[in-house]
Amino acid sequence: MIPGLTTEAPDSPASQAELDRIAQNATDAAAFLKAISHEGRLMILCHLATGEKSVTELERLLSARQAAVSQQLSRLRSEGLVAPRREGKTIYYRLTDARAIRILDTVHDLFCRTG
Amino acid sequence: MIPGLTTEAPDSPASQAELDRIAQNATDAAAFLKAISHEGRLMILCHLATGEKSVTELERLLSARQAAVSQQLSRLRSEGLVAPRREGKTIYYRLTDARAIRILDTVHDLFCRTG
DNA sequence: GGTTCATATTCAAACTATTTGATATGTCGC
DNA sequence: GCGACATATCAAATAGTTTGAATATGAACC
Repeated sequence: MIPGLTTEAPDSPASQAELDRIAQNATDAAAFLKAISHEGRLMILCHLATGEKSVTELERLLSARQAAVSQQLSRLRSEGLVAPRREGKTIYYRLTDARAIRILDTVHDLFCRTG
Repeated sequence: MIPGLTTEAPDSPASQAELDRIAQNATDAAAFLKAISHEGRLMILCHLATGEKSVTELERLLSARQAAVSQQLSRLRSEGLVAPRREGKTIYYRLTDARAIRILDTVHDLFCRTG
C-alpha cells in the first residue's frame, strides 16, 4: 500500500479534498515522468550517471545527431534535471536532480539486471 | 553511480555491444515509463494500490468519463500492469506488476510527502 | 428475446512531441 | 576580424498520443 499518494485510510470513501490533492500530485509526477520517458533522454541521464559528459560525447554514445541531442538536453535542462558547465568550446553536462537519480536507480534495478 | 544500466567500468570507452545493450534497456524502460506517465493512468494505479476497484468507482475517483477510464485501463492492461476480474456485471481491476508497484512507491516518496 | 446496466472498442479530430535541416551563437587561435 | 569547431535554436515536416462521440459486447433480470 502507498499511503499519502492515495487516501490516508485505505478504501475509505475519499473526500473531494483528498481526491484533489491526489490529482495534483499525479499531475506533478506525470510531468516529471514524461520528461524521462524517452529513449534518448533516459540514455542521456543514464550516461550522465557515470559522470559528466560533453555534448559531442553524448552524440557518439547515443548514435544521435547534434541537434537532437541538444534539444533533449534543452528539455532536461528546463526540467532542472541536468546542468551545463562550459570549458572552452565544449560544454559538459551533469545530473542535478536528486529525484532523477532516485528514479534512475529504481529503473536500473527493474530493467538492467542482466544477471 | 548506476552500474549495469550504463557501463560496468565507469567512464571507460564503451564498446558498441555495451552501448547496444544500454539502448535496448532504455527502449524497454522508456516504454514502461510512458505507460505510467499520464495523469489519469497514474491516478488509476495509485487508487488500485489501495485495493481492487471497479471501473465505475474509478470514474468517480478520477472525475473522468467512462470511455476515457476504460481506454486508459485498456492501455494499462496491454502493458500488463493491471488485470480485470469479472463479478456479474461489474469488472474489478487490480495491480499485477511488481515493477509498477516499485516505481509507484518511489514516485510516492518523491511527490507525495505532504509533511 | 428484450431491456437495462457496466464496460469495451472504434475511428476520426485535436493535440503534443520528435526529428530534421538550416541557421545562429559563442569560443578559440591566428 | 576570420575560419574552424562546439553547441543551441528555429521552423517545417512527421510521428505519436489523447479525447470524444458513437457503437458494440456481455451479464442479469423479466
